Amino acid sequence: MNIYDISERSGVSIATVSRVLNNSPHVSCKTREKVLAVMQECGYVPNAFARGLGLNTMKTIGLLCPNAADPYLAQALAYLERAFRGHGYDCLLICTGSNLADRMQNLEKMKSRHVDGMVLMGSTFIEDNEKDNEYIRAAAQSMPIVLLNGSCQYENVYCVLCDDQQATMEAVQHLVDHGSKRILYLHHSRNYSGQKKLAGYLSGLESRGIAVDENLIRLFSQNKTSVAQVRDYLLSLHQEGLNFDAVLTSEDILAVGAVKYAHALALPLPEKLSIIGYNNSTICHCCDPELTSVDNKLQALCDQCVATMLGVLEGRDMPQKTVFTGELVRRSSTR
Amino acid sequence: MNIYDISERSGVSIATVSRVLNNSPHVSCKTREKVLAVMQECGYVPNAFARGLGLNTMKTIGLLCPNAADPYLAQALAYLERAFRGHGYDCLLICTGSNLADRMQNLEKMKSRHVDGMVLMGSTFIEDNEKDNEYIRAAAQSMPIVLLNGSCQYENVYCVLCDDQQATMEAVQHLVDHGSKRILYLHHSRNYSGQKKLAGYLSGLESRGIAVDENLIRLFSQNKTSVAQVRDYLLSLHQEGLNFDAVLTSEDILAVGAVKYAHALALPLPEKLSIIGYNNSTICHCCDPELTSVDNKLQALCDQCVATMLGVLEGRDMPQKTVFTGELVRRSSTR
DNA sequence: TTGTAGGCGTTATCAC
DNA sequence: GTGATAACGCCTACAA
Repeated sequence: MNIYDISERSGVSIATVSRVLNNSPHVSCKTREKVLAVMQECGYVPNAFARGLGLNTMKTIGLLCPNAADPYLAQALAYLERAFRGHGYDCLLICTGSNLADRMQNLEKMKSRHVDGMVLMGSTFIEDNEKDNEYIRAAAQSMPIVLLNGSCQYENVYCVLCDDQQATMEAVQHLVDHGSKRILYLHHSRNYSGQKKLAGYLSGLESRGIAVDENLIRLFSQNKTSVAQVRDYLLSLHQEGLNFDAVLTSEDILAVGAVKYAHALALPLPEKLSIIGYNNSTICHCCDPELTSVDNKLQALCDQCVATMLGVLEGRDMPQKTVFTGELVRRSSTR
Repeated sequence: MNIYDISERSGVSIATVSRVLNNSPHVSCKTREKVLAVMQECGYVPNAFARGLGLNTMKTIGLLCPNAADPYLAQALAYLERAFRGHGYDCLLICTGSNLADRMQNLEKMKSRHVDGMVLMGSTFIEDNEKDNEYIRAAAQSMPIVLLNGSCQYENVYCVLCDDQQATMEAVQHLVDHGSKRILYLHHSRNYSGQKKLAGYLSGLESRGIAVDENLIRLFSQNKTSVAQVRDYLLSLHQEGLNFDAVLTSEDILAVGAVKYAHALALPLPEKLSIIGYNNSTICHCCDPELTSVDNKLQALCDQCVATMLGVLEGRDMPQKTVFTGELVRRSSTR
């Protein structure tokens, strides 16, 4: 069933059928009604591929997500998809995994699918090494790219992010101002966002006149994400004699591990140990006590991603970088 | 840059270029190399829409997900996308929301995008009322549909699911066999899967000769998902004088609420209260004590969804229904 | 092994 | 207001 069939059965040309299809005003009421009736009757649906070929777009946005199973990214996925669809764009999803080669390959795949634009989700997309991001610059030559929680300075690449440094700094200050002196910083990665958070940790300490103890900065393997592993790691630090009265983490799940650590040692929370996570995800409510965490405004970020993308696609001038401010959400894991 | 440009620059016809593109064996080594070189040089990528129009497929599967932010569905999303992509299919994602009208509309949208097949994710897709599922039967006339965790008997609809009744029954038996006498069953919905779980609860009690107390079966509003709300709800039941020594829930998050409830009353777990969740999701590790939960084999289910879909698309005969068996994963929230 | 030509189902540009 | 007709870029008989 195609446009020719409809044209035949309703006694008009395919041009007129097409006009009806596209709500062109240059169709008489009578013809329009007749054509619509025939369409209804036949259950006609225009062929999306042909339309795509003609218009050179299928109104599709590519979402590149390192890991859809991660609760934070999953939430972002939901926000993005909803907003895009609300504006007439469907979303093609590719879970890229976390290594560079896969990401490059998958981005290429998106390009070949001829989507209208891409969103690269999460700070892990931007590598430390400038050269490793070149492929993004290259891809941006054929379509706009929006980075969620990442930053770079390429033509046709737009960045939407939260000021992680500021937010982390405030978390540190909050801890210090409530009596913590030795804050363990536990983090996962050294990517862009990871660097910013670390910088925030350092500037937070500095702002309160506390000297940095390198022993309190701990990089935890990215592959080890289980809560039990984090707990055991902290226990091992404790056994080595490392001393700390607060734990600040770059992700909520790490903070949950810290809670488990405290339970294992029967340390009363938050009296003997304050804990702050990052992302303000739902797991903050799952542990006991509930986690104080940094809310990095995911929904606002996602909405802005969509707004920026739509603006670019409509040819409007859009800001190359949009920065939101995080906010510490206080719960019972801190004093 | 299209096939004509390449044909011109490499001094062959478009047919030959097309052959090279599709790895046809009927091309001399020399021509192939030359054409490939030109393609490389020009950074040529075939137009996906034109190809789609010609082949009548863009190798795309539609994923309809009620809520991508739900950890369980997010994990399913990740499994499905990965497996489909591994077999050459990309995934179009639509988050349908939980009400019927939206689901119908979104399924229609998928149809109009002309995907090769659809996966309907999660038990909420199948309504109690047979009539409300008719739209699925209708959609299946134009493309194969696979149901993840749902069941129905329509032509061209394939079901992959876990035997929730059996698994729930075993959970109940486990509780009874370890001393529980009054098991509160807390659930979220009355959909297909919900009914099965409830049936499992009932048959579990029956198998151990325990009479059903309707007061112990509690439907908790679907809109209220926060842990605190569940806790407060249980506290209110407690205040009303309802007596129970175990809580079995249809979802892990509800079980976390039960843990909070116990904490609020300072009930020792699992001595005074046993708790079992459902889905064996990551939040089982987040609370204290860690949750015993029913593992419903999500990865196996997803892999089977993909295998079934691929089989159907390749024209092979595929089972209309595939059922896996769940398994109780014991942790410290039960004796 | 290679080339020619028609078809896929739209949209868009002309005339009328 | 309506109708021919040419793109859009690829695939694929069929012919050479």
